[in-house]
Amino acid sequence: MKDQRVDMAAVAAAAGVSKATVSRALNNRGRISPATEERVRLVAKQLGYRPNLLASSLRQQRTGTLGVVVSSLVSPFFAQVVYGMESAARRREYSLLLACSEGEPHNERAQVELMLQKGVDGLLVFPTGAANERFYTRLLQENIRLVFVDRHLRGVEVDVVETDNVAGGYLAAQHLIAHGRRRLAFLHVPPPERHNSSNWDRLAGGNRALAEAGLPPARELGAASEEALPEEEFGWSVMEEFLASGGALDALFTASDGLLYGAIRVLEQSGRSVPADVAVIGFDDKPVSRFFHPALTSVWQPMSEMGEEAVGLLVRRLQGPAAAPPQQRLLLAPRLVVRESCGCPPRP
Amino acid sequence: MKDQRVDMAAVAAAAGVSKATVSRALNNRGRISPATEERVRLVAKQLGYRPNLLASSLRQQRTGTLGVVVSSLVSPFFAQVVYGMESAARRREYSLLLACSEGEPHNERAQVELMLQKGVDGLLVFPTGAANERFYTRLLQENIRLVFVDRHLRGVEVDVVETDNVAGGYLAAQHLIAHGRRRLAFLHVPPPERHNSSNWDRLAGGNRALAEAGLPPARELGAASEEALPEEEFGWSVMEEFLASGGALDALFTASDGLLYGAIRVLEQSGRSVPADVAVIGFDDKPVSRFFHPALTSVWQPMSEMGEEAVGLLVRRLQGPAAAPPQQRLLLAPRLVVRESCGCPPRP
DNA sequence: TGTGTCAACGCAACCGATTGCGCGGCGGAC
DNA sequence: GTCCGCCGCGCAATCGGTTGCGTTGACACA
Repeated sequence: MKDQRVDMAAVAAAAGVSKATVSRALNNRGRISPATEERVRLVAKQLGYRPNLLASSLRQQRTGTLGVVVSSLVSPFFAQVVYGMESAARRREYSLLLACSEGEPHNERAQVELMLQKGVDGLLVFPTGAANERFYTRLLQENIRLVFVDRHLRGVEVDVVETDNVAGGYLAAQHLIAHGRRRLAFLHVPPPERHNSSNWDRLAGGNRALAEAGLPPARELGAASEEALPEEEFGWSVMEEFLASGGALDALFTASDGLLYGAIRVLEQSGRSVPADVAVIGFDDKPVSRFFHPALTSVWQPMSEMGEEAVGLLVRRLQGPAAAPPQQRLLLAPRLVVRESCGCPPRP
Repeated sequence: MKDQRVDMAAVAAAAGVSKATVSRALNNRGRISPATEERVRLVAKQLGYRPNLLASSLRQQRTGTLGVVVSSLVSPFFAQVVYGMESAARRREYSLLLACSEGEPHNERAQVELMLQKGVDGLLVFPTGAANERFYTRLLQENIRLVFVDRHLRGVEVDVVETDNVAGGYLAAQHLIAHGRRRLAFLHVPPPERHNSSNWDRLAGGNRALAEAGLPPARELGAASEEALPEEEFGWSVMEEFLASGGALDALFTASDGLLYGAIRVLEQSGRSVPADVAVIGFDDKPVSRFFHPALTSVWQPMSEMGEEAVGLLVRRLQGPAAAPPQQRLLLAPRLVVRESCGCPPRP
């Protein structure tokens, strides 16, 4: 009968002041006498007052929460980027609402819509496929703060933070060509990630290097399979099928390290040596790649930085006025990490 | 001047009804004539009405959001568990608020507190170290819904979902002993994860197997190092130091696969063969372990299931009355996946 | 025509904070 | 001693839905 929940009114009553004063004291807004402020603070602590940020957010039209919609969580890549987002957001006093679209455009839209209803201040999205262009342009017209991460959507003029994937693919292919390889193949990632721009940009970068060297474009592996396997097994099964059908190649690059773990084992089992017979280069430079056998040469990309930059860009948009420069595109530089799998001599 | 934001009042006005009717029509609560309902729905859609769930939550004292506090995001283990949580939560129409404690008890408390202020309906926590017992018991007294994941805290009587880590460690050691190994070592995970119950339970399980076989307890490796390295490099550096100091062993098990990727390479570089000279068994059975060389024998644990079960348990608590059976403990069964690194003959 | 019932809907309080405006009182300047 | 100004604080509206309760009207039945 006495104390129900301790809300601001309870604190006000106990401290002998009004709710307004409590609010000002706890947020040190407005002018308050130091004595009153201290008393209110003390009373609040004694009563175990826990401010209700729902009410606060409702009034202030600001939740201090950012929405994140990823297309997958199983791949360490996403975990790393989200890690960067989380630490950057926490540093700036923002929380993260996380959802996964499973690569389904429909889920993606539903989650974005739900987050908007829950009042997120802005959105970080790994956009999937190419079915939501109109949806996103409509959101932008509504002046909703939005940043794409890791890939872009043609025709949607929204801020993007991504690795320079074309440059990454170019680096890989160029290096293989420098090793004298001529018959390059590109191993596609499994669906639904396959449909993202990052995958195709990496292929395009590789083909550009091939073209500049006067070579034919890369043979594409796994582009037809719609089996949604884990990367490692996808790489295994695609390569197995390719070899069984009499396919030939002397170099391989790909859009993810994970695929190579499986693919390399199949190549070895077929009697081919890596890198002697087939030189391979991965993408992401996962932590284990350094210790894999053979040690993987891979195109490293700044994953946690990508997350941090995305949050930074979004927060800048939130602070700035509604009308800002139309579109920002942040291209992060990849880097070729050379080890053994490309045919370079092992280092001490 | 005309249309500001489209709120419920705007829809009500446009449809010629009251706000109450709009609310009832959109949530099909209460009795509404089908004609009115359809009209309201239509008007709402035409106006692009987006319900404000902040207001709704404030009134209903329910947000449909669960808080998740992990101790790390870089390890794929956490990503997998969170993946399970996310899909289970989404299936039940819950969202996830995600934060990372970085293994710092102080951060962990701050994030939990913040989430409570933001009105989460319940919390899923990977508790760190052992500094927050009183904090959590106080929360439980406040009748806050809370579930621990992946590890427990002594003295805190809260629901837990974790792998049977003792059984897991037991399985690993027992298998190595069956291979005739006698001098087992246990490779600790790097801090801050080292301080969690999961790590110590696995060691304890292994030692139990050793004791039953009349053997001395496992030699502990890396227990002293407070360097917060990535797992792979931690395993490398600890093993390097151990060998340099003239350490001897004929079998190794650990609380994580990641450590072995580095440790195995050091063993090989020192001239020891794995598994001939040193048999090793990991924990987690990460996807790449199957393709590592040698193919890793590892104790698999149901990671995404752990996340799903945790959400299921929490949601059941939310639906049930406040007073429920005092504490639930869900122990998930691990499984030994036998490959080459333990010394078993390679399979076709 | 009078009365009772029930479906359909409106009114207004409520969730818990924030904040513009205004008021009383005290100090300093003249 | 009077007036002006500012400090410290309270009042009440507000954010946008939800919901208990009351009202209206249609219809059935006596």
